[in-house]
Amino acid sequence: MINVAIVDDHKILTEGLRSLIAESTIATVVGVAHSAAECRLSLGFWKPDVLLLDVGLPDISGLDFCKEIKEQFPEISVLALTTHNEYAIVRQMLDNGASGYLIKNAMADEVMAGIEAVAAGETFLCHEVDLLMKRPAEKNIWLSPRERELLLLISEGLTNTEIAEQIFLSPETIRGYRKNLLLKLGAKNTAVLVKMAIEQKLI
Amino acid sequence: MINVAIVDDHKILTEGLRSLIAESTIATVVGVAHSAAECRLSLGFWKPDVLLLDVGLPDISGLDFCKEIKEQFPEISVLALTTHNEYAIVRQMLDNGASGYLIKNAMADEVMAGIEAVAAGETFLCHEVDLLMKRPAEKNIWLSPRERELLLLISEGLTNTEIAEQIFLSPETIRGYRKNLLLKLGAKNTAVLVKMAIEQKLI
DNA sequence: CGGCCTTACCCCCAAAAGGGGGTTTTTATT
DNA sequence: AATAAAAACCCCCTTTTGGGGGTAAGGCCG
Repeated sequence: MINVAIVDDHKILTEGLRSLIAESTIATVVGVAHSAAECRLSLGFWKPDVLLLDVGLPDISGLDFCKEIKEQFPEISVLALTTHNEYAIVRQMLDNGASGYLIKNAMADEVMAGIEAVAAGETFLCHEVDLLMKRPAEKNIWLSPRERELLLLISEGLTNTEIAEQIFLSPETIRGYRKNLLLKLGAKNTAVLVKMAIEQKLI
Repeated sequence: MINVAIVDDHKILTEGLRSLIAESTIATVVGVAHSAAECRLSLGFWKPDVLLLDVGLPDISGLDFCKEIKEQFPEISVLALTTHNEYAIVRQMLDNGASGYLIKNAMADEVMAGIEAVAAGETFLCHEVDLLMKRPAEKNIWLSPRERELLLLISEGLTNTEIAEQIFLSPETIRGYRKNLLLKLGAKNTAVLVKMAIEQKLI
């Protein structure tokens, strides 16, 4: 029997999952939390094999929480269960130690297949996410940490000069990064750049 | 017995709702659809009293779909059930004829209370949304249709001149709108304007 | 019928962004 | 040790934006 814990703030969804897993013969729910804080308190006690983790938690980012869990409990397999099917989110989640990724509109049988696979130490991506990760590279934009930092500052409305002062670089360097970001994302100007950054969850 | 239909692409969530309602004594589920298209085919046949409607449908916006339903079946009470708790979305949903608004992290008992209230012809807002709607006016920004149109074009990266050509106005007029949008949203520049527009779901 | 909001228009000028072309150094990864 | 990528820097010039001022017609509502 696979021990499963769930962290998601959508109470209706956790109830749905709970009964779905309860009806199966391969897994059992050992705990449910509705926030990262609540989960931290009980995780050591629950000792799950698999943790179903939502990215959009109310208190901290699921990305950071996944990292935290894998550091403290490397033996737990994290299976992300979210509404996002953006490349940047999936990639960061896997980089942070997640073993699998399901999107919430997946079928019930994909959830069970995912639980079984990650419990056995395999990596599991649901169909839609699998397709996403295999897309041609030019559609799956990936930025360096510095580029993401700059993108964030730009989206906060700082000018090149202000950014330069804040991170102790030359304004000309910032211009260079900005031009490169426009090029990489194929954006016409800052308005589109910010829109794409948010849509693709790059910031 | 209240007849309830559900439209939501998150299959796990619809299953959770189905069992939640099935366990109650006041309502029964007469149908479930996972897209607007699927719902259109069956709605006349199901004849529900209450329709639980997700805003984030895969095919069309739940906002438009709500309007469509209320035009064709004004006797059905629409209860929005979504992840968004942005003023602009709630307001448009209610303007389009919805009788109530629940966010997905609401408790199970709020869902049942909502179904009961809207079936009785009342308006129902879950606790969090109720607080949101009662906030001071300056926090709940509302734009005229023209302003929203301009905001959309700006976020698509069009310059003042390009917008002027597209909607047959003087570039100076566009400048005026742009300045006013910056003022209304309290944005420093276009980057922040676009970010706020997306975050507050104004476009 | 007098506000008030929306829509639409205009000028001046400074600041910022964008298009084009480059160079160098450090840091991974093979 | 070779190479690739990231990070940092520079100049010229044009277009676009933003800050500051305005004006005025038409609709809505109490």
